Amino acid sequence: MPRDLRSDLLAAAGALVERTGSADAVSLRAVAREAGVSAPAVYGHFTDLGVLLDAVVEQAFTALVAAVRAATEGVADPVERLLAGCRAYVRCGLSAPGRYRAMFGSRQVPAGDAAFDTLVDAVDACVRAGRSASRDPRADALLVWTALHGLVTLWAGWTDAPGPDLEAQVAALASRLALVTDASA
Amino acid sequence: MPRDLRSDLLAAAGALVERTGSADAVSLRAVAREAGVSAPAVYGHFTDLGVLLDAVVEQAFTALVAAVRAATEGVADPVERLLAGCRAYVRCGLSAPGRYRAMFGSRQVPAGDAAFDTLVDAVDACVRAGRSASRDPRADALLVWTALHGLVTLWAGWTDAPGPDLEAQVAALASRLALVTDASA
DNA sequence: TGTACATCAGTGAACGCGCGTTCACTGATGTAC
DNA sequence: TGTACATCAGTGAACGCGCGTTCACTGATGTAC
Repeated sequence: MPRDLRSDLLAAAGALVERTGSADAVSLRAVAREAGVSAPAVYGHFTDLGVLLDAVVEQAFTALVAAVRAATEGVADPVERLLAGCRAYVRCGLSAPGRYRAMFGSRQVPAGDAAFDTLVDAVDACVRAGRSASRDPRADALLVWTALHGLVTLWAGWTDAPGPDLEAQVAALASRLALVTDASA
Repeated sequence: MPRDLRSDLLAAAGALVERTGSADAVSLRAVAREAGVSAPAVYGHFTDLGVLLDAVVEQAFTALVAAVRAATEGVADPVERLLAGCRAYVRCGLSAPGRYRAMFGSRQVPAGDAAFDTLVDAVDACVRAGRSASRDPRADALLVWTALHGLVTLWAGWTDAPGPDLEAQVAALASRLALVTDASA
């Protein structure tokens, strides 16, 4: 089976981005070295270091969206569904903090709008089920996303872990900002 | 009046950090160039590029704390005081997005605990005044800070402005997460 | 089946560049007599 | 007041390094006859 150098380069670049914590600090030569290949070989698959890094970021977004989708599908209760999605988002972000930081650092965000719409829908579903007092699901979804983003970035670069109450924090942020009713948080 | 090269270097490094958006992407030679001085001259005032950048970050934290303090002192109403502090935090962060990003990127945070305690006190004051339903001011202050951090970082690297409703977003985040009672947000 | 050849992914050497850091230096400032 | 000298902040040249990118190349793979 022939090696798929393109995939290897993507994987190598992803590992370096994660290790470095920033897409801009990754060099083309380092990626080639990580993949066990000479530097010029990269040009056969990517016109540019920038294109390679864009591909890494795009791949990371795809993985994030997939993680959230996997966590929410099959959950009937709208509030539970919203919380499950939020939990998956945070867990995915913190599982690879460097990658997450690279996703939202300086480079443009691909297809962010479509992903955000699913969050708006999740909040809207709670409203329709009488479980949220939100009068503007889009605005409140934005607040939820903002807070989750803060949660991930704040602990993405820290040595001390966020503590065992991470799930509780996610639940509190999401339910309060989405104006979930009857929430104990 | 003799030039204070140390201050000039700090200012130059600060400008470059802001322009670059990351402390790690700033080179010693670039700082020296910006300050109109030869590269080795830096060593007369800082043992290291790292020490210089640490000083820049520390200076930025001092400025942030001062901005919040200036915005809150003299505000009697505890809820107004809390919101004023949050607004000042966000405004200060967004006024220099690159600097803010550098403050919380990879480098350690100096004196963060003391600054955080004032936020805890602000929430606690609302509780004592019967204006917050918080049963754990420290935990809820952490949620507020998390959300504000998310707000700043999310829009710190964006071209499209957060819109005219930024103040409303700050108010909604802070009042909901701090469980402020009688809040319209 | 065997041979000549085209294709093409990856190599190794080389380029010019900016980097951090060192070193001996210069030239202005301040002090001692 | 005038001169000799010490101090010391900043300079310019130089080093070795990793970088992105180019170029002619090599050697394996697949095709044509």
